[in-house]
Amino acid sequence: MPELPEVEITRQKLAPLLCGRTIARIETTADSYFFLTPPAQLKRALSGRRVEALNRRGKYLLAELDDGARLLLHLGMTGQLFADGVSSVRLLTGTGKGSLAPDAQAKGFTPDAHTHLRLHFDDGGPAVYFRDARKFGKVELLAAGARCARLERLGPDALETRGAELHAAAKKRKAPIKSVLLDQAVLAGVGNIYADEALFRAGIRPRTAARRLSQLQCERLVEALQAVMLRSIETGGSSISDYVQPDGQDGGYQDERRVYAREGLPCLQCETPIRRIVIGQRSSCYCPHCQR
DNA sequence: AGACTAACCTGAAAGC
DNA sequence: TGCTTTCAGGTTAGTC
Repeated sequence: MPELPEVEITRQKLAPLLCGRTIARIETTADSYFFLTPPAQLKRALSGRRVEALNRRGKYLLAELDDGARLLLHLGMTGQLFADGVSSVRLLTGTGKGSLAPDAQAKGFTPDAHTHLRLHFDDGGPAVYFRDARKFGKVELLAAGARCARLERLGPDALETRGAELHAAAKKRKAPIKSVLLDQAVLAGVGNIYADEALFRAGIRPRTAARRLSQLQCERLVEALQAVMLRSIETGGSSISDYVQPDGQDGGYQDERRVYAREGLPCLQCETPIRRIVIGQRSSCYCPHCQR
């Protein structure tokens, strides 16, 4: 599932395909809860608009338009942004049970019934598509100067925050640290996988009450989180995307991931079987020996 | 305010 | 083989 690193990679790859181009027309699927702005309104507002920039906040992408409006995009769990004839990072869920979807490379990146938004440009060049099988993604048009509660709710971007900031928020929470990490109002951009990986690297059990963490632990946790995310961006987001090379070789994911979806497999540090528990309706994988 | 839960959605995988 | 059930998860809304 796309978390901060995957969204950032998507931004980097998509920006050159969007910026400076003028939208001629769009196509959408039928109105649904995927569209925070109804398709009819999107059609009116987007045609003729030039995209000036593509920015990211947490897991949100924001296409800045030449009239000051902004197109807010969220990939949800299975969202994919891609362009005609341009290979991009594929984002798909892992199974959460120790393996990634086996035929992950077989599908996607072909416009189909799940392609809810299609942007066509006046230069006749490659169209840009937003596909999302599960429709957990979101599209919203923000008028110039309009406020957006979803964005205003977000805490500091996970890559920009400091341990002290996390500690300040954690002190007030008796919920498990895992849940606090996933709270986008505390840190924007963290999802299940990087939360688990960061907790492992910081040696903290996911169920630990957030308020019991020391400032030093919070600093280590933020350091671990940022290291994991930066490394993921560096390796092409391989730790989430099901990126598989044409010869079937895996991307960097397996080398980077230490606990997520490794239930029952030996810890890479101590060989203790990785344990999986459920916290707040989400699976959490950790090493009972390395994380105390 | 924080904690907790259900709901949204669909494909893959597991179970029978 | 094929049908049924389970599961994954980001976010929000609603309840306590």
